Amino acid sequence: MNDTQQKPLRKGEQTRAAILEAALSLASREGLEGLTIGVLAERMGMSKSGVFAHFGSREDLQIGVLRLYHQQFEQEVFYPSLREPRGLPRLESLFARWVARVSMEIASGCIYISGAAEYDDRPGAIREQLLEMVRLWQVALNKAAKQAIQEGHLSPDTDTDQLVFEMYGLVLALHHDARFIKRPGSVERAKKGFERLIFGLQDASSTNSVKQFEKNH
Amino acid sequence: MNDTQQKPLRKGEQTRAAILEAALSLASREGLEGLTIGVLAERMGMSKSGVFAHFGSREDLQIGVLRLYHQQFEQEVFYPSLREPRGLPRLESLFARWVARVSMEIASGCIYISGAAEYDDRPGAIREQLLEMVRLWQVALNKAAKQAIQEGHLSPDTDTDQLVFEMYGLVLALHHDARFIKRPGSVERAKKGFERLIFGLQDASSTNSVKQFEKNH
DNA sequence: TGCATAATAGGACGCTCGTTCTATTTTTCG
DNA sequence: CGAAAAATAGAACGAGCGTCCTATTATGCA
Repeated sequence: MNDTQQKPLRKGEQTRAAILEAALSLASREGLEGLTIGVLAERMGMSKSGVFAHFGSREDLQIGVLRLYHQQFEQEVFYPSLREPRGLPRLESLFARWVARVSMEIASGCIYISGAAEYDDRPGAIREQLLEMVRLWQVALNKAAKQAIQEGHLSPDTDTDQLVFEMYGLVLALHHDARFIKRPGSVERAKKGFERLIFGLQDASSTNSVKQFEKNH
Repeated sequence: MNDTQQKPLRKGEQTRAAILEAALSLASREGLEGLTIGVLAERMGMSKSGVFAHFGSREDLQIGVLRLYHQQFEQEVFYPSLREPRGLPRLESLFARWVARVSMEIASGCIYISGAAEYDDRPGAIREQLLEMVRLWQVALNKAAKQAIQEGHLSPDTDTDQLVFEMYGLVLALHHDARFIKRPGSVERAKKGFERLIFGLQDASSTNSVKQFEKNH
């Protein structure tokens, strides 16, 4: 998985990396589907064919961008949270770092989220790649939630799929309100929503009350 | 606002309406930005210029589609809920009909949601139009929530902006999981999330407990 | 240093796009 | 019916797209 070169980076590898970085910045703003080789070449001060030669096709370029984004996401959000203790602290850290990243991306955009909208009906390698990454992230959140149950931080009958669903919803709402509507205070709302969410799952009596409410309704 | 023709519909108006319907169906799948006059003409069995002549530009066509969608949304979600009694019943009806519409749209797609991703960084008339519609919808939800407070159905210190934020998040998560990931059970999760959300705001002691949790944290 | 190889530029291709212009058909109405 | 007006078709445009081909330049290594 980690195929770092043993040879020193040749010139081509360097520019390829630089192109990918510029492409990521571009795709964050315009979407993966809005990423165009002409504009990318212009921004790089290169010719179209010069840029193109580093990738077999536009699709390969897009997948390269996707992989780079995934790598950054892991580095900034996932791995640092693994240093937190298992259970609720780690889950909270995952969410906090996720929110921090998305709120930093308000000016540009989260490719996981914009990509989900772009490729929900567009089959192909890009969709597969993106889908795998999002699934991986949701599985990671789910695992952390299950560990929080094991550690006794969350109620044993917690529905972790439901928890992940709602966490994702909070981040999607943050992305929506902050980036599309450009409404301030969205970050605080996402955090507040998460606190309320977790609180309801910590207290067993509260969970039972919810069940009772559902039954009566 | 309601400029219904007094004259009987001429031929042009009929085909224009038919084109808009086909365009809406197309834009639901491919996105407003993916809507193309050539494909639309092909689906209509018309020439490109024949289709084009009904709209001054592609942008006008897109705005027409947007308006048609808005009209349908009002008709299916908003107006029927107004027949429910003020307060929680109406708020619940708004959410239920909203979820029902989005889950029916899983095969096609919600233009409010996909549009938000497409036009979060693309200034222009389409973004303005879309933004106004989404704002209108959020204001309607907010108003219903405030009425629920007045009616004593929700705790008086309920943060309605927060409530609408989380409701929107649940629907966004539904759209994301059902349409992109294609995971079953998303509709149930959205409904369950809403019930839990409302339950927490009905019981005053629960609200206080949340505050205490936040303070200790 | 010199040579093989990699990296890049430049141009051309076929395609699709929105749009325009003109001609033709169809509808509307006195 | 017949003329004016509206609706539609057909072809062409310029621009931008991804991609390919060929030359030229830069790099890396013996």
